[in-house]
Amino acid sequence: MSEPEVPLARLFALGYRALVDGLHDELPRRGWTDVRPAFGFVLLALRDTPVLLRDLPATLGTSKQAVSKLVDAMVAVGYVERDADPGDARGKRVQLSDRGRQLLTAVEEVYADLERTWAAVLGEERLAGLRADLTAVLSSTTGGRLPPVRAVG
Amino acid sequence: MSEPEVPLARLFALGYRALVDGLHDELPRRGWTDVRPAFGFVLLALRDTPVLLRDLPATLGTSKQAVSKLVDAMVAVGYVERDADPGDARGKRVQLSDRGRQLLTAVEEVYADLERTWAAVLGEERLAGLRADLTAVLSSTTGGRLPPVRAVG
DNA sequence: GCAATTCGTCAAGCCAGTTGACGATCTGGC
DNA sequence: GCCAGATCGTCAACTGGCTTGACGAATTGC
Repeated sequence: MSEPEVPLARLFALGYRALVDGLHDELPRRGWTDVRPAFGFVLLALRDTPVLLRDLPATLGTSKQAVSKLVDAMVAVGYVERDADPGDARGKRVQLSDRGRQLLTAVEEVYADLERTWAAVLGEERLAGLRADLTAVLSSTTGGRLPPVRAVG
Repeated sequence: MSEPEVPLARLFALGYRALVDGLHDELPRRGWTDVRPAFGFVLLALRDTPVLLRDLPATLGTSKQAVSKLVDAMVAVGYVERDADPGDARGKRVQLSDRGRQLLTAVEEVYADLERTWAAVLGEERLAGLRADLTAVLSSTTGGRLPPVRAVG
């Protein structure tokens, strides 16, 4: 270690940048022109099932007001649908629209492509190890689940 | 892979968050109360030697106006000094002040502590592998040097 | 049944980035 | 030398996305 260690935080910032920039460079080429970076984590949160709006702040790690505006924006461009919470007339339920599901598919394809270029450098095995190690250390502090993301896009 | 892959981008966002939040939770406890997240990358850039202001936009990956304001803020709280570029009367040179150097030391200590908790989960060896793999893949696309960070704090 | 809490939104403010424009200085062709 | 054009840094105005504060509507618990 003759030269000073690059802080892990910087490496993560760079890795995140590389992937997110790669994604948002590619999406317009595939016809998706109204995707904001913050949409990604909402798509992910809604991936498998509708979600109550009240749960999103904790999932995303931001305020309910920020979530409200973010969901507004995604409803406006047609990626999610917001309807009534069947069990609580105060509440709202949010789910992917068909278009949102198509976008999620596109996002996952682009990420898969990008990760393939990583695999080309590292090899499948080290890439899998990278993912496993990151998952292990991140979930170790939060009882086995991945913690919420906050405000990084 | 029975459940869907967590995108690497999300893992990086989480890792970055965990480390940067850990840093900015700890710094005030050590008496550093006026440190903004964005300062970190400037400290790093000035670590070894004074730098010409004109080079910082490329290093940090933002506009010269943003750099100007950021350096303003760091000068105002006494972490860096901005004086004339000896070779060009239009230009400015930026360097760490004594206080800035002390802050950098504190930051590196805190990061070392945080990375120790990571090593406690992963072991030294896998942590070193993580760092090596990340460094390899990130510098592979930019000719062996790490690329600039952009606007992530 | 009524006080206290929760859900979502509106509104205003803030922080950090952007683009545009400008004075000051440097550079290169003549 | 000199002058047109480029470069350096800053000021200003704007933007996006977050925050906090406050509120109406609906629910919960005593």
